[in-house]
Amino acid sequence: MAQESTTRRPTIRMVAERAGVSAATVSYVLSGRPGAQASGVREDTEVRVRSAAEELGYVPNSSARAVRTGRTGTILLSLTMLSDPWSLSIVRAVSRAGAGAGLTPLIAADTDWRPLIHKVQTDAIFIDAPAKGQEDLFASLAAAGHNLIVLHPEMEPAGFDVVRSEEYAGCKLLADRLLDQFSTVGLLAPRGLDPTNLGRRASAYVDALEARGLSVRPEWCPPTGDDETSAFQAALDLLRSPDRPRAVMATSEFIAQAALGAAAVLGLRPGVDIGIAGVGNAFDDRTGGVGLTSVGPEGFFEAVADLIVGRATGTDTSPRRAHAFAWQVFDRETTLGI
Amino acid sequence: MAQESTTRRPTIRMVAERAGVSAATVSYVLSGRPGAQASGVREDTEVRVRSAAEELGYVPNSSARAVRTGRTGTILLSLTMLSDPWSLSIVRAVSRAGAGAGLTPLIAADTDWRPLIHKVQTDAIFIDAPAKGQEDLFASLAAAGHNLIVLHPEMEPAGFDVVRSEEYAGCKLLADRLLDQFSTVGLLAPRGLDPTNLGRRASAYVDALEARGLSVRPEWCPPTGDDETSAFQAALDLLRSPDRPRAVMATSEFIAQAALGAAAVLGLRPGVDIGIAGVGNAFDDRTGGVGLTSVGPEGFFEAVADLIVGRATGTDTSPRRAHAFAWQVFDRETTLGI
DNA sequence: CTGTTAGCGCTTTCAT
DNA sequence: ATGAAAGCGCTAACAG
Repeated sequence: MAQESTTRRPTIRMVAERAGVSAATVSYVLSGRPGAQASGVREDTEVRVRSAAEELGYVPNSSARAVRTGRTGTILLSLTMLSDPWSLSIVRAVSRAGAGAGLTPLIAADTDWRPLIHKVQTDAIFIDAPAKGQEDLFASLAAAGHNLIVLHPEMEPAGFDVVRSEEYAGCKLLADRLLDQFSTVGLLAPRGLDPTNLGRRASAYVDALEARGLSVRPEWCPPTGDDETSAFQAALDLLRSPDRPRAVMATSEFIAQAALGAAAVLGLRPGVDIGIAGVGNAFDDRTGGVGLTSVGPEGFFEAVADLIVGRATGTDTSPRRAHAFAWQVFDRETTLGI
Repeated sequence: MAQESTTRRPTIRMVAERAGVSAATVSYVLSGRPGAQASGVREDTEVRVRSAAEELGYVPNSSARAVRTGRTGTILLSLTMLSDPWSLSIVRAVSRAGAGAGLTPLIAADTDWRPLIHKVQTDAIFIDAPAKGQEDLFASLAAAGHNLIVLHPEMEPAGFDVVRSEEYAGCKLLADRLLDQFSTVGLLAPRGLDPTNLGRRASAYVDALEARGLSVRPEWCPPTGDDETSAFQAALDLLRSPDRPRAVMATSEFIAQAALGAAAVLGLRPGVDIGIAGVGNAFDDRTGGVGLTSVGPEGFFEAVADLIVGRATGTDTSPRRAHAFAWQVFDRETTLGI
């Protein structure tokens, strides 16, 4: 903590002095641990210590404590796209799961996590979008004692956990469902059909079409980009066209929201005038607004949160491994009519 | 960092041993600081040290460093309602402002910040929704050397900074603007017109109406609650009514988004069939979807970010004080037609 | 240019 | 029931 030159942060020793006890006793009292081999601290000493601490405005130095104990009671969640409902669902699930164990999630939003782990010490680190080729780095961090949980469809666990969700299979499922219900289906994906960069989710869409002998219409698959503005624009352009598809499949809930917004502006009622479906199923415990038809792994957030918390506490000592989650379609209003 | 029993995290001494130098030298190399009074470290030593660190997968213990230096390079942002665009704007602004000084924001989402400051050490703490009656706590934390910046309309600075924004005056401005443009204006506020809990923003609406001799119609001011679902429902109910107002004023951007969603479902075009305005003006640098008419302090996020960063680095040594921001109305598509 | 030394604030045996 | 002392991993004077 950066300090005023005039103000000094009170230490445990100052509290001890004021209470007329030793630093050790203060530590026992304030951390609620039984002192040494005996059962506890005498009532009146405890009271003296507590009021001395209060009077001085003493806040224990968490860094010093962490140096000794090796634990911090925090979990680092490195999340790109904090505005995505998916991210908020992760945060909420980890908060809930960690509360019992006294663990609090700290969020790093859309930042490179490498400099961060040089700055903050946490009991576990979750990374939602590891870059390609960072396997070795992860492995060495894991070997150095870090509790790493990464979300990645292909990376192999090597001392760290890998959370996998079957996005390709899931998205294929969704595309098929949409094609069953709607005569024509468009795609809203960050890079559209860009062949040099066709994501798993977009591939599933393409494959579903081709399996039915339908041809892919590029004008129905505009790239949305990665930010809200461009996603909204792309959706608007697509839905505004007189020749628009009957439904669109958005490759993230974030893009689905942009599509909902675009439909709103155009006066198209989701589920009535236009079918809209997203990928991720982050709404199941949030249900923001109209129910968005989506595909995703059931119980995903809770399971991932439990994993992270188990690793952070040290309760879960099973070997680090890959955790796969199967996806299913959740039909909601945006494809059913309201 | 919780560790495997088998794996031990490498220390600076292990690196030193492997490189055949002292711990101090390793410290100099890795923190990029010039050693003692001389200009630097010899080239070859530096190389040896770096590769030794690499091979061991050494990551410096940030807690130990923080104990020594008293600084962490992080800023704690305690934010309620992370889904609100306002919060995301704060995060983005602080990220940007802190990047140059090597400061990274860490976000605590919708959590009590008190246990947190016992767990993490940061160079500054921003609190967006301090509870009533915490003034004394803040003052004592400040006295104990914490860099506190709180957002509050009335709290008086006492060793900590208070960021104020003139919400009442601003909301009055917005309500007046809407009443100039639309014959009837409804209100979407968390607790509606609840007299026991009438917020500043809702009061401004009421006062604006009364100043014009207009009567407040309770059925146009349903409580939205604090979560997206209920906000959406409330908006839907209001806008669905045949007797709905021509425009609605939402007391946050988050509620405004719910209103936009409700309008979407009903096929009402914002700015054409229904006027919608929000409070906060967080969209100015995000422009998600349709341009939302809003009221808010101009340059707010940048100014607050600069304040936080200045306090965190210690650059800004001016006395802690209240920082007021005047609001203005930003007319955009949702009240103008698209 | 590098090593030695002395702590930072805290927890935790081990005595008493 | 409490205190003395050692040491976590690191940095910062100072010595050489």
